Amino acid sequence: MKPETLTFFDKVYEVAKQIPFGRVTSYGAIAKYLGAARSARMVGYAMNGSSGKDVPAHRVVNRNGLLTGKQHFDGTNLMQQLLESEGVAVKNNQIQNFKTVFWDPSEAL
DNA sequence: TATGTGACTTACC
DNA sequence: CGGTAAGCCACAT
Repeated sequence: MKPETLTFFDKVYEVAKQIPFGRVTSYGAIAKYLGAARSARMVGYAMNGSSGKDVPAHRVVNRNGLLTGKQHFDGTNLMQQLLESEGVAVKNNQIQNFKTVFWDPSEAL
């Protein structure tokens, strides 16, 4: 693992790991914090490779608080259940009170 | 080596 | 106010 291999991709993991319990954030927020506001897709793609890591991918959703990535989890409702387990209300793939549980890395970090 | 794809977001008709 | 296009960049084929 050479330092040159560290990319935007890896930085996403570092930020995602710092998401507090019971909070969520958006792909764009992470991307923006990393200085690549237009690379939100990469954040999502990074989550795709978060399997086996300590990255709480279920705490990362799209800008609308919609669980767009739930289909990448094993079950169909696994992502939602994980969030509800942390006290985050989710209904129909949509996080309730999203604005309330939203965690902005730009403010926290 | 080249082409296609994607867990998004913003900007423009 | 809505749909479409473009941009981002790493990874898979």
